[in-house]
Amino acid sequence: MKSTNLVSIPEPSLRRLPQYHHLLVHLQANGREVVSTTHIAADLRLDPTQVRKDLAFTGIIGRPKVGYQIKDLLDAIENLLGWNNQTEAFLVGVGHLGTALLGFQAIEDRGLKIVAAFDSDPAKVGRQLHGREVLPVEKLAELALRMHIQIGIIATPASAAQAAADAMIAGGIRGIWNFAPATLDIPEEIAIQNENMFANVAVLKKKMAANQA
Amino acid sequence: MKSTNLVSIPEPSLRRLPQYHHLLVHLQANGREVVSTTHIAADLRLDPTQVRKDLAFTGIIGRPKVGYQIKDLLDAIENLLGWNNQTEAFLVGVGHLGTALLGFQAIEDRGLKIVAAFDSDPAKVGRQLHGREVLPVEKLAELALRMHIQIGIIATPASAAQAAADAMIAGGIRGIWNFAPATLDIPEEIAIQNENMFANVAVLKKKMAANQA
DNA sequence: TAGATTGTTAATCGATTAACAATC
DNA sequence: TAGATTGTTAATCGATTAACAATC
Repeated sequence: MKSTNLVSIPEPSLRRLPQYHHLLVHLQANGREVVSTTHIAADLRLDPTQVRKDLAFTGIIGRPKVGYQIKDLLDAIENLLGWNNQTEAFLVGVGHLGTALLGFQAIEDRGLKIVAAFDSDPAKVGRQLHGREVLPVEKLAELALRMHIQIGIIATPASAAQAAADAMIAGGIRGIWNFAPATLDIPEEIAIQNENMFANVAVLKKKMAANQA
Repeated sequence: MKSTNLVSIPEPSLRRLPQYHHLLVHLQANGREVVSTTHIAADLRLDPTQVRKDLAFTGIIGRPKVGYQIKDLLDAIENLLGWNNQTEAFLVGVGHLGTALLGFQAIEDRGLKIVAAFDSDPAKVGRQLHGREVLPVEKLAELALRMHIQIGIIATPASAAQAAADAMIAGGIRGIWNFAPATLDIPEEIAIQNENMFANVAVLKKKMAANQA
């Protein structure tokens, strides 16, 4: 397989790529230079064939009996996932969660740069958080338009999420990363990624119950 | 379909149930008493047949030409997801994210009660956060055993995640909800739910690129 | 009644897993 | 060389979507 891009990768494979990245970084730190899909599969409890198919999307070719060059895989995965390709984002809601997101280097490492933060609470506006000033949410749309911001992050309570989304859409944003436990009503040309953290409690409980049986 | 339980529901369906719940709460607040799968599907951009299959897991029977009783569906979904069935949890790592998790009522509403918080930083130990005292992480295992805690929540940096998991496992915990961007090495009888928030930036970018095309 | 909607069976689709020849 | 591992094609599996009779 030659050149692949984000769009052409099946979502299940896309979701596994960061896992491979974790493991490869770990192996590299331990001085390893090559790795086999057998090894990766065993560590991550996946099927070796599946790992081979996923890695094929990177375009990196392995050598029979040897395996894959870890460095090459890391570079290719980072490229494929767009981690080298910074996109600018606005964040709304600087409660504990929003503040945490502002502080995570991991987000920037993954190609997302939060350039401004907004809140509707006058008490929070004007504060400095991790080097960014908190602005009033009324200014979001205009500023987003002017700065050509692509992504909006919603870290408000559920009750304020729709209003935040509306402001982002008015500001020409093309994708929303939503952490509020709410289903947003947005036009279909806007991409949405819901982080259903709370909903996932049930998934964990299901797994625990399944192990029990 | 009669009685169903968490274990027998396919994971994709399980992940959609909270979405239905959101929508149904919203409709109920607007005075609606019944709803059709056609309506639900249109609002959530799903296939009506899929919605019908998902709702069948709740055991609630709809009436042709009329639809489903919203109240019945809400009760059944909450029951099925175990939201009425509190499980106790310990949390490790009281940075911004951990503190946010401690403060979210939404978590408790979904059947998970965080009964204690831990940190390795002596400066944080002893503080009171949302009504719970922060304890030294060294005490976690013993206390978990004594209190028969089932779930551990990891909200540490990636570098501290494995140690937190090890302490939890020593404490007899049966499921781990992991927010750290790390792949944990744990025995297979322990259930794990990774919240790959950071990794999902790529998923959002993929959706945006797909819309562009 | 007529027509919308349910519940269910069958068809399709896509992802995972198995099989295996090629290769270093 | 012998055997582990790759890359790929075929088989399986499960979820989604389509079709449709039953029903209120």
